[in-house]
Amino acid sequence: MGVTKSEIYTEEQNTLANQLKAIAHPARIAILQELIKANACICGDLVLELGLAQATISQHLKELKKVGLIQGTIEGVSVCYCIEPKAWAALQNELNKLFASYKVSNTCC
Amino acid sequence: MGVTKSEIYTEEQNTLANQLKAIAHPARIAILQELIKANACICGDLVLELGLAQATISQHLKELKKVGLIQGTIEGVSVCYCIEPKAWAALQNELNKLFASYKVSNTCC
DNA sequence: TATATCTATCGCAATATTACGATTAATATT
DNA sequence: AATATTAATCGTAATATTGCGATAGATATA
Repeated sequence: MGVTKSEIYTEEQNTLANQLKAIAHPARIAILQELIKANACICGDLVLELGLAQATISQHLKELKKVGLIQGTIEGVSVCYCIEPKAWAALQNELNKLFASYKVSNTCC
Repeated sequence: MGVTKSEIYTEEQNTLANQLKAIAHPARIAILQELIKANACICGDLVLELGLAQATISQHLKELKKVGLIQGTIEGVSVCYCIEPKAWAALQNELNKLFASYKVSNTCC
């Protein structure tokens, strides 16, 4: 026990949950905001911006990359990260669907 | 170590992360979808709908209630749950801000 | 080639999450 | 009053997450 029973959910539910899990951490939200703000992509600058160790930042970047929300390009010695537009738009769309499906009503508790 | 360093982030980042963490599980996504679909609020029906034990569903409901995204009303022996409209709208708004802040550009990697 | 710079990965410790059976509490029904 | 129904909570086991120091790998610079 203690493992999420992915089998009982739909593909969509699992994917959305995984992407949300990737965003659901203040450090990773901060990273995404920083990537968006800088437009051009930063990398080790994130270590300076946030107050976390280099190993920790690297790990958070890996999480975001794992679900496809960001991409990294090697530029000489350093690595440049930025938002992956397609995955970003897809997640936005999926969330829109979820939120749009709810209509406020008074037949509730 | 092993604890999220909430002190180094903004209130907004922490709150958003907490709300997203609440949604970032397929069971809780399924619960929200079910609550939305049924409009009127269900409760123990969720145990039947999803394939999880009663204790587990109850725990997931608690998580969602903790961040204010749902509310429960006692109706005799059972409890009726539904979306909490204000918190739901607030989260939608916060996410919209995040997604809207990103503009696709070609000055990226 | 030697050295510096930058990032990824490993290994570990602390803590959090997920799931469930068993129990408790609270309201209905008989 | 006794019993059934429903949901919350407790306790526990398995697993996942978070954070960091240390190390390794890869590219640049002297």
